Amino acid sequence: MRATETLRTALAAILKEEGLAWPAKTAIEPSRDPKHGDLSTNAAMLLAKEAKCNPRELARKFADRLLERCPDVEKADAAGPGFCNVTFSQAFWRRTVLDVEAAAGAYGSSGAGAGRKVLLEYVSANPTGPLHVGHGRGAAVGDSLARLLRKAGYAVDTEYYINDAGRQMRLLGLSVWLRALELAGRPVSWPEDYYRGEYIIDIARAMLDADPHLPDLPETEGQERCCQRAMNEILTGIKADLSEFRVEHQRWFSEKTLVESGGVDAAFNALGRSGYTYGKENAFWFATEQLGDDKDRVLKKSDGSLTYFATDIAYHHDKFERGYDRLIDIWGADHHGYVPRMRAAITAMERPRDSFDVVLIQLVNLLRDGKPVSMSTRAGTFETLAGVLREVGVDAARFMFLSRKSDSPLDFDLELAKQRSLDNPVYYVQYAHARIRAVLRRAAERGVSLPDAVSEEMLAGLDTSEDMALLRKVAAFEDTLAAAAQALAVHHVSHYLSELAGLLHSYYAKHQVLLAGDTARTLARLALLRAVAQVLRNGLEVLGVSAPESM
RNA sequence: GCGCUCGUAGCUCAGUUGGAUAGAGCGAUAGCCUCCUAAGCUGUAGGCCGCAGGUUCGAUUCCUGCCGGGCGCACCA
Repeated sequence: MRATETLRTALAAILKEEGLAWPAKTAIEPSRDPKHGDLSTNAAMLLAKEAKCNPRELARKFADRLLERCPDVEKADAAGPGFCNVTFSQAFWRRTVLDVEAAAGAYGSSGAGAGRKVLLEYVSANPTGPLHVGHGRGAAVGDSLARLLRKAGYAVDTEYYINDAGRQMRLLGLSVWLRALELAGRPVSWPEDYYRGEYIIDIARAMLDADPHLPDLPETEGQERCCQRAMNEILTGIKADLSEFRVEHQRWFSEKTLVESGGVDAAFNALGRSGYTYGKENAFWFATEQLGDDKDRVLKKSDGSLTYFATDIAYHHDKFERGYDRLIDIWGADHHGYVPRMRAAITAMERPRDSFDVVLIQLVNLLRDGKPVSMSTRAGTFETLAGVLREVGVDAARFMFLSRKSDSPLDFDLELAKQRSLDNPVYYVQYAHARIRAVLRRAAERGVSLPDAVSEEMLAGLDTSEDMALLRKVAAFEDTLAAAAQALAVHHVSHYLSELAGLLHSYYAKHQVLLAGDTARTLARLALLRAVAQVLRNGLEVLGVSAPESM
């Protein structure tokens, strides 16, 4: 935010003149209470000891200096235990509109990420069945996080890891194969573990229709063929669901391909080089315990096959080899026990601790009219993502998923999400945008024309406390995005948008724009609203939610 | 049993990485359209921030210990 920068620069100069060092814990942040001005800093409290004077006095001194030095600072004083509160002039805040116009779609972007190369991996559901709502939440969070990090100046690539090599795939093949045998009227004995969804039967039936001799194949070949077909079909469905949900993965990364190209050996070598692997009881182990895990883990089992952990390590090793500085994984919260293990692997690969982050996604409780909807995969009665999207729409679903901290459980009420009412926050925000666009359209109809580029003089009519509240909120957008990116927490953006929409609706109720009875004021307010609409649109874009022209 | 995580208004949740008198929505309740979109706005009520210690100028936030909920503890993925 311009205000933060202005204050930071000025304060730094003052500290230098006073011969004081800039304390690392210095905070410059918007005041919670408007009475405390626009921004406040705790610098005086941190420096009181060093400067040998009481914090109140020091804050007073800083305040006086700021007033002398910055023409944009209208008021500055000491308050409370030693805060220095600063209020900027109205003219300063009005210029925010010009900033928005100049940056347009890029408003809110920052260089916080400094171009760091990030690989964001998300969803990565096994291709053994359609995506359900839980995957949907991970998809929404992952996709929006990618958008957010890009805004914050990171170079982000996105990836979906396909577990197409392990036991789950064999089980999928077996499940379809057995269904096919059953459909062909052959005797079938069902194992304890297999996939029971309707879609398995559909695939088996389609295969049987295409080739009635399928059941005559030798077991191994039949199962292999079933597996291939089922995986392709399911993966196609997953891609279609994600695309419908406006979720994009730039690369689909195959576990099988990784294993076949020797990625596992490369990773094992890397771990071995740092001395963390050993053989015991016919198996190949990774000494994760000394790296913070509960116990050591097996990489290659005594029967010679690889564990899931082994190929996953190889995958992460490969990501680093491809030149990414930072890996972010989005996992279901039920995998949180897996984090220390993976962290151990990162350490053993001699990568810095902050080069790997996991964002955990908690359970989604799907409700209908307050009553839980069963989501058991085994029983085959789960609610698919596609079904939910059909029912509530992409915008409502995305906003719902993104409105809460991702690692706390989410109640998703289908009826509520479907409602076009104030209970449904997505419409509250979208309505704010649509309202502004309606006013701008109406203005054009009336022949009130706002130039594409407005001047500072034109904004002079913005002088009420509601004008200032909106301007300050708009100005805080960049900081909000940067903080959200830093915390890997997209929900901050949703909250910001709800707040901005709230201010807009209040403003709209209190101040007339076209009927202001004063052309200069009308134009100034139109310019302000247009800037607000731009920010709403930019924010909604981060969430992957549309910004409608009318509702 | 061990580990992770959460505990904030009647309900669902925020809380800007330790700041000043703890916020929002819903619900309850009292109001607001001759006026640019009422899918909106305004007011009121509602709190031992799970409990007890500690760290310091200052704790809902950090540390420790309890209490209570969720999850995880495989040569599964």
